[in-house]
Parts: sequence; C-alpha cells; structure tokens
Amino acid sequence: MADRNDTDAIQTTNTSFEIIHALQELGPARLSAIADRLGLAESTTHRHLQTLSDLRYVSRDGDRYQIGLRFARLGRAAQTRDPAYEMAKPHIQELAEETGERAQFVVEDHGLGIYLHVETGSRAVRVGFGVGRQIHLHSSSAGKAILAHSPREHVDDILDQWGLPAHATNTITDRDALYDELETVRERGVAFNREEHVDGLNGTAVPVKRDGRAVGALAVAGPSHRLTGEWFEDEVPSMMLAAANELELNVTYASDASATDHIVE
Amino acid sequence: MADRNDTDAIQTTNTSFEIIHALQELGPARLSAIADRLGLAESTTHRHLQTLSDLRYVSRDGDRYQIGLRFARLGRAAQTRDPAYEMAKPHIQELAEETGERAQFVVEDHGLGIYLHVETGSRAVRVGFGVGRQIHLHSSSAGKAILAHSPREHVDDILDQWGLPAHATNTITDRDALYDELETVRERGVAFNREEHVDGLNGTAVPVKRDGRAVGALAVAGPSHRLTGEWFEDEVPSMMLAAANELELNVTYASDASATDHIVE
DNA sequence: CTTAGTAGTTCCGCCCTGTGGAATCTATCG
DNA sequence: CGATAGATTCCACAGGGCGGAACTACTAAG
Repeated sequence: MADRNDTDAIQTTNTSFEIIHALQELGPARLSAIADRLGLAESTTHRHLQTLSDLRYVSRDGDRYQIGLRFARLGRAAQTRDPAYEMAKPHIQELAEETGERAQFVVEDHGLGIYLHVETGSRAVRVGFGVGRQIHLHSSSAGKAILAHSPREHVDDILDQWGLPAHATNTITDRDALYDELETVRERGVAFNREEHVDGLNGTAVPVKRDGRAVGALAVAGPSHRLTGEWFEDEVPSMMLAAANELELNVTYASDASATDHIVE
Repeated sequence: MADRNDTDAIQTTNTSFEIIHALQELGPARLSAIADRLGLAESTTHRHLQTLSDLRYVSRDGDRYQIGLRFARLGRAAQTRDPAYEMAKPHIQELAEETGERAQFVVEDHGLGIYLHVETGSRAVRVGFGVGRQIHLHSSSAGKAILAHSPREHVDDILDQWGLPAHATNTITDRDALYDELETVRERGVAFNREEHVDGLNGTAVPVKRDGRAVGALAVAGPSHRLTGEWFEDEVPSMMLAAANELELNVTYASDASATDHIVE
C-alpha cells in the first residue's frame, strides 16, 4: 500500500520482493494466503515462490513457505559492507557496559537510520528495536547527529522524501525547528532525544565522521526517568565522545589498508 | 556459473538476484562492471539497479552501487524466524567462554548448513566463517550431527543435490562411509570433525532436537593441535550436551507460547 | 467407499513488459 | 574545447510473465 510503483520500475522484481515482505510479516504462510494478501493469481505466486525457493531465499516446510536463511548472508554482507561498521561493534559493547543502558550504532541509508549494532546493558530495556530496524532520522538522537553533519541539500532531500512524521509527543515536526536543532547539535557535538521517538524514552548520540562526512552515530537510549540530569547531559555524552574519537581514528587509519575479506559464493 | 536456471524459473527475478550477488562479491561497483560481469546490456542492468534502489535493497554513492542496508532487516528476520534460534545464542556465548574456542549454532536450510550464531572465545581463531556462512553438511561436525538425526530419505535428497565434495584431506566422500559415520554419531550422540572441512581444524557438535527432528546443532571448532585427547573427546562434548539439553527444554516449552513480535513495515 | 471440498500445481494462449541496441547526456581528462 | 568513458534515456521487438482454467493430491464428511 505504501509501496509506490514510482516511475517504471521492473514489475516482476517488485512482485518478488513483495512476496518476500509478506513472508517477513506473516511468518510461515501458505501459498493461498500470500496470493490473497497481494491480490495475485495463485499460479503467479507459485512461480515466484518456486523461483525464490530455487535461489534458496525462500524455504518451504510442507505447505508453509517462509523466508530463507540465505538472507542471513546478505544481511551480514550489508552489515559489513563498510569496514568501519565492524569497528564500531566493540565500542557499542563497551558503552552498553559502562552505561548499563542500550547502546546502538546507527547508519544512514536511503534517508533512513538503520541499526547495525545493538547491545543491551545490564538494566536492559525491552528488546524489539533490534538490528536492521529502520527509523526516521528527524526523531532520534542518532538521526539528528547524522543529519547535523550532512550537507544541507542532502538533508533537504531526505526531509522531502520522508517528511517529519510525529512519533511521540515531542517529535520535531517543523522543518525550521529541526534546522535550529541541528545547528545546536553541531555546536555541542552531541544530539539529544527527549521523548521524541517514543514517549518515555530518551537518547543521546554522537556522530562518527570520516573525511568530514558522518558515516554513522553512536547512541545510548533508555527510560527518560533514568536518563536525566548530569548523567544524561554530560557523563554519558563524554563517554560516547571518547568512544567516537577513538573509533574515528581507527576508521581513518584503516580506510585504505583494509583487506575486505573476499566473499566466495 | 554454478547458478542453474533449472526448470522455468522467472528470469527477471533471477537476474535481479544475480546483480545482488555481484554486488555482494564485488563490493562498491560501477554499473558497467556489473553489466560486463553478468553479460547484460547496460540499459537492462540500469533498470534493475534502479528498481532495487527504489526498494532500498541497493544503495548508490556517486556512480558506485553497493548492497543496501535494508538487507540487514531481512537477514535479521531470517535469523529469528524460529524462536529457537534466538534461544541458542546465550548457550553459544557460554560455550565460547568455557572452551575458549569458537562456538557456533548451525541450522539446515535447503540442504546446507548455515551459521546463525558465531562466538569466538578468548583464544579466538581467525575470523571469516561468520554468521550467514554456508557449508556442506557432510564435511562438518554440525552438519553430521544434523544429518544423523534427519530421516534417511531427506539425507539422500541432500546428498543427491550437493554431492560429497572434498574440502580437506579427511573429508568423507563416500556415501556408505558417511552412513556408517552417521550411525556412529547417532549412537554416541556427538559428532566429530577431524580435519574434514579445513586442514588443521577440528570440531565437535551435538544436535538440538525438537519433536525428534534436529532443528540445529551446537558446535565448537578450533585448531587440531589444541582440540585433542580427552578435552576434545569427552570434556567439550559433555559441555555441549549439557547446553543442548537445557536448550531443548526451553525450545520445547516455549514452542507454543511464543509471541513472535510483530514486524511492521 | 463415495463424494465434495480445499489447496497446490500445471497448462496455455494473450499481450504486457522486460530486453538490448542505439542515441543522448554528463563528467573527466588531455 | 574536443575526446573518451560511463551513465541514462529512448525505442521497437518478441520473449516471457501473467491470470484463468484444468488437473492433481489430500482430507473430511456422509
């Protein structure tokens, strides 16, 4: 429904991925259920599932189809496409440990934030916002940290594409207000999220830069009653700044010497 | 090359995934490089990349295309499609810690073994065989543990499909020898890999069963000089058996009450 | 044992749409 | 500025993706 068949994209490919998305949402599902949901002929659905199954991107158990484990490989490939992403992982673990809260590494792709690493500290918050999850950039600390260090024109494109939907009571929904906020983030070097994404949830983030561009952001999130005062405003941010600083050094150094281990299929 | 366009699969979908695979192998690549490699017209390649980019499964940075981070989500969906998979994770972590070696949770899909969790102990072996990696079942301890507890006919299908290629000097390449080995594994409850997959690398694994069927296997792998004697033959296996036992209980109990958290797109 | 019903699979002809070649546009470099 | 390489757009053709209908495989009910 939200899917746009914009210009003239290849229909067949779109349909295949629609089926994959249906499987992702439905879990194990029968052929007829998928065909129904997508308004496709059963014969068509069958051919797609057959093809995807041959490719091992769909598994079937009896008459239930489900997403294939081969996607684990592609997911991993995405998660490691930039060596910097892997370097962030230990820092996230350390931040989760030090703060006891949830620590995350978020990257921008197609104008959205994607969680690439998530580590839950001792006083873990509920699971759910796991790896691979997508969020709007304007309503999260990590997103604002990234936007603040992206060229203005790129920010405009993103806002044009995704808008500024309200997710919680404090979400910034006004463009100019967001620009002001980003200016503050740039000055301060740290972004804050005060119940802008989910009511009752605060967060703070710092950008990780390479060659002036933000490659991602380190973030810490937790319940607003626990993330307050100096701890929230100063102590956690300084831990993150230290981590980001160290990470940036690694990233810049390794940027050429990296031997991205060859993936053989 | 190894890709077969078997029966009459949908060509367009195949092509789209071939492009994705090319990106997975090449990393950031130009349009022309992809078109060349796959023998496609540039216009065709362009349309596919356009479509995949609209879907956010491909990203572009200037004139370099690369795999999109949205795959992280699908990868995650695959990794959690069965709640049992997530339950295995803490056990893998514990095994890695206890043994100091590399611990893995492997599952079968389409006749191949897929690493779903990998944790490296203190005296870590080289990275590389990470999450999402695929291996033949006949040449790994985990694979043999799984095969040993699968119906004979299913084993036959798998061997028909994938054969028994030699990966290392000790790889079992004879069908009957493998059946004998599986019998031994069944009796013993533990599978061993003595440099059958990679020279210099040993491993041992135990199945994780649910309703009699193997849903996966817990495995420990390390250099053959370190994995020897009682430690290899008895001590590590008993740790694994204990873990598997506990895991199986969780898995069987939770099998119905599970509320697979709903994924909203 | 038969019959009806449900779900999956195969078949088939239509015509939509995916395809490659050529033309156009864009950027980089000599 | 030309010249080249690469990306993008345009276009006509026919290959192949599509849905409807026929067929098969199971189950359940009578």
